[in-house]
Amino acid sequence: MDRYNFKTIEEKWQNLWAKNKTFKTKTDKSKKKFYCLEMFPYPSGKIHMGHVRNYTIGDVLARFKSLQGFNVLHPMGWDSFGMPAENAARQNNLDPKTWTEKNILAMKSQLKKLGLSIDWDREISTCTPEYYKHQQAFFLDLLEKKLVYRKENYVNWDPVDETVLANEQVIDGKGWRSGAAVERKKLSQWFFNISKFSQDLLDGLDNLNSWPNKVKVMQKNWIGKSFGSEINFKVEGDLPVDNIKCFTTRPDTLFGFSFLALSIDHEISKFYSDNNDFLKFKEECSKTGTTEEAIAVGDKIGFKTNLVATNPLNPKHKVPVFFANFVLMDYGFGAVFGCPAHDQRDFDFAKKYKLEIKTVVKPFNENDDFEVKDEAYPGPGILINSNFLNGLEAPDNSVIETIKILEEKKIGKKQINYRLKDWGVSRQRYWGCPIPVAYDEKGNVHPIPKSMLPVKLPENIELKVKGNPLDSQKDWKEITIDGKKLTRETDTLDTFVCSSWYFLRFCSPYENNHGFKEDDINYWMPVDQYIGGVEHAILHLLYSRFFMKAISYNNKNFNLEEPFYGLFTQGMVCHETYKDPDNNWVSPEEIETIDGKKYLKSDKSKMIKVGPSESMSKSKKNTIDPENIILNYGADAARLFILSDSPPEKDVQWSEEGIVSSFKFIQKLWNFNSKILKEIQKDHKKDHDQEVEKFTNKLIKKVTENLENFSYNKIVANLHEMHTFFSKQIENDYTKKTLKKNYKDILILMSPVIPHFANECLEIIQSQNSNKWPTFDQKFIENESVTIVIQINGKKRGLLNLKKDTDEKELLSLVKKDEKLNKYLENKIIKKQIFIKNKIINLII
RNA sequence: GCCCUCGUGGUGAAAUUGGUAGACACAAAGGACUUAAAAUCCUUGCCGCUUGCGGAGUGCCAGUUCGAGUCUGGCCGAGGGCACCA
Repeated sequence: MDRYNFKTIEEKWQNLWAKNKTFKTKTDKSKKKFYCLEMFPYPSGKIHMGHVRNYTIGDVLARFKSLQGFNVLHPMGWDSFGMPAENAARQNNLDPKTWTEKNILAMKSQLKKLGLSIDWDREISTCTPEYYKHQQAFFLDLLEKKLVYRKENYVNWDPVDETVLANEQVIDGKGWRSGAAVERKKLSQWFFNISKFSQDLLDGLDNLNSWPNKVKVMQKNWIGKSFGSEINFKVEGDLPVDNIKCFTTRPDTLFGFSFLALSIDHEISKFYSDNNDFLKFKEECSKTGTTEEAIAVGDKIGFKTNLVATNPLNPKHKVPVFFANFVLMDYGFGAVFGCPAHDQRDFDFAKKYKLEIKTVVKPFNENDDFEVKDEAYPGPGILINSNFLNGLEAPDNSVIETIKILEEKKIGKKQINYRLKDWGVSRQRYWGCPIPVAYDEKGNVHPIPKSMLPVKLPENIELKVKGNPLDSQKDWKEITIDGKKLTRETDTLDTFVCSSWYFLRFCSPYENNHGFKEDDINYWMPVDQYIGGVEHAILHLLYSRFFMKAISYNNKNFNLEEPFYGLFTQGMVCHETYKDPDNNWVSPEEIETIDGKKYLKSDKSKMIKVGPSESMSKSKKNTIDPENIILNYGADAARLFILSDSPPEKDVQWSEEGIVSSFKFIQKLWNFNSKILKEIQKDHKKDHDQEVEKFTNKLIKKVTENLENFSYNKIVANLHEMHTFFSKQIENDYTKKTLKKNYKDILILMSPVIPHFANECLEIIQSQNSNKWPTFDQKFIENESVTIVIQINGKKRGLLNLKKDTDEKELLSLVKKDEKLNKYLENKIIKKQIFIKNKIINLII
């Protein structure tokens, strides 16, 4: 038996696919399309197991759909702008462009070794001017549509690196790189008006039936729609202010009103700008306000003003006005109406400042004298102590009724609020897409004319300066448009902008004048199946959905509602963690197993502690390098193993034993292939064709269904079953023709998962051309005999193998003839019998 | 605190519309082949007794049903998301 030489065979097929451009896609409107896309990678320089899993899942689908006759678009590109390039460049004295290009080459060759069916002619890279010039054009379009604007906003400012940090880059109130305490700073920033589409983005979720529910729920919560009312409170006091607006979801609890709380950034705060006590209070607020958790568990603190607010439903009722640390400026109107009895946060605040706590809702099962004591009651019930609102059912009914009254009295009106905030896209960094605008001396914005695009990034720049390197590029910054001397915007776009439309670019990657051709978009979009990690559930997926709506906005030529028809989020790749006796993390390569126990290779006296299996990460040293795996076991074995055992949406445990077993299985299949080849040479007279036809047709049905449902782990099991079945049956006699036909179908079933192996075998049996996904024949699926479960009092007591459609009477007589079964029935009266044809009989005695 | 998802052998997991629980694989133990090892193949899997069979059994407690891993209610546990959103 010869060894399966995966090295030569995999290389042979990869070269052939490249030479023949097997996976090149054309826009062919006569064919049904299938757009299969995996989230494109950041070119870090090396692929990791997460990539292997992501791209294997996508490749299985792309190959399957292609064999089914679809015109498949399966492209790949690079999300190549971003900070790591800038950081690496600083460390290695290499410019980000060179570093990135080098990484792309390295990763591309690694991906190719996986044998992916990708149309590499459509490769794109977001850091090239050919890509980002279109992005700049989109920016200008959105500017014209007023979907982009500039505003002052608070940002996380790192005073050492002189740059803005994203929220996730602030760890415990400190910059992740510099370690400096992050400051709140007001800066002029560019914003995409994503909140304009809040309702559309929310409504669109209802139609995304092929998205995981989890992701839809996350987006729904993120958009955070709430229904309530805006109320205008009259205020009196020593300031030139006579009313304050609030948003509330519970106007029905107005009779429980006991204070008004304002954000420290509320416009009224301007009257306190020279009040030392207020400034002190403000500082205290910012201290607790660094981490989210500290905010949540932190004390509620307030600063009392001399203002008094009037209850609009009861003008005699006046309450104090506070500034409070828990009120956010960018939600509602930066002012909250406090009803302590029915909101825990208001309750805490009222306790601390000894404010009135008046109960106005009682639970359904309580009496009218119900009183809130130790904690607020936010639940449903009946309104009490509320004058003309008494007796209303809260909250649904009472809120609507109260709003009606407020609207009649012109005190307030119905209002819907969203938590979704506009998307700040300015980044004070070099390695990103330049924002195509300039400013005059007065700071007025001048868009760069489209004819002057792209605004290219300057090369050979000094990165070791503090802050944004573009700021110090005088030559680049100065520009003359229509004779006017202007200064360029030095901020670049958030890299999430690049990934918000790359799937459109893949449809027309060679189009020079526009980001895409409408013709191509209308054919290819939406992406039929998008595959990637769940960590992008909100940001990337929401931004992309927004981008489609933004470019479709006021556009007559096309209207794309949603970019991704189907979404699949795969689980992570995990591995056991190891520590040496000194509690240092140890990588799997440094370990040797002796008699089932693990020791350090370099010092065999040191035993290794095995920790739980966790998602692969460099910090825990539990990563496995895909390159080594492919080198030692081959791409097919790697693909097979990463799909085995765990369903693709769940985490998978990587193990040495697992990859070895996949590797061995391919060898078994190779041996099996040799056996079949011998059998095909003979032409037998005896005929077991029916059995093999039946098995194959059932296999086709199962594998096809499992592919449609992303049950890829079950396909691997199906292949094992196939091997076991044929190993037992091969000595039987089949006609040459049947065996060959069925074997060919089986090889096609294997080919999405282990394409190199399957194509090699198909070639050997001279059948690599015109391969189509096999279909099954119903007549082989149905059995003429069935196994019937015999239950007595609901307990399984035996099985009978009978002719299909045996009726109840005959079955019962057979049960009685069966010695084992009948012993349960002797001297008993059958009280009741339940019979389901071809399935079960349950006898109650 | 709120929202979502999930609890099945030593492990990863299978189980159409409620109808044979544990397919397939990993690990372990025992066996076969072999001078031996590797490789390969077979058996076992929780409790009880003798092969064979019987019993319990899908996180826990109830319920619906002839029949529940699957449906309903309550509880416990794990993972993920959000977090002063008024």
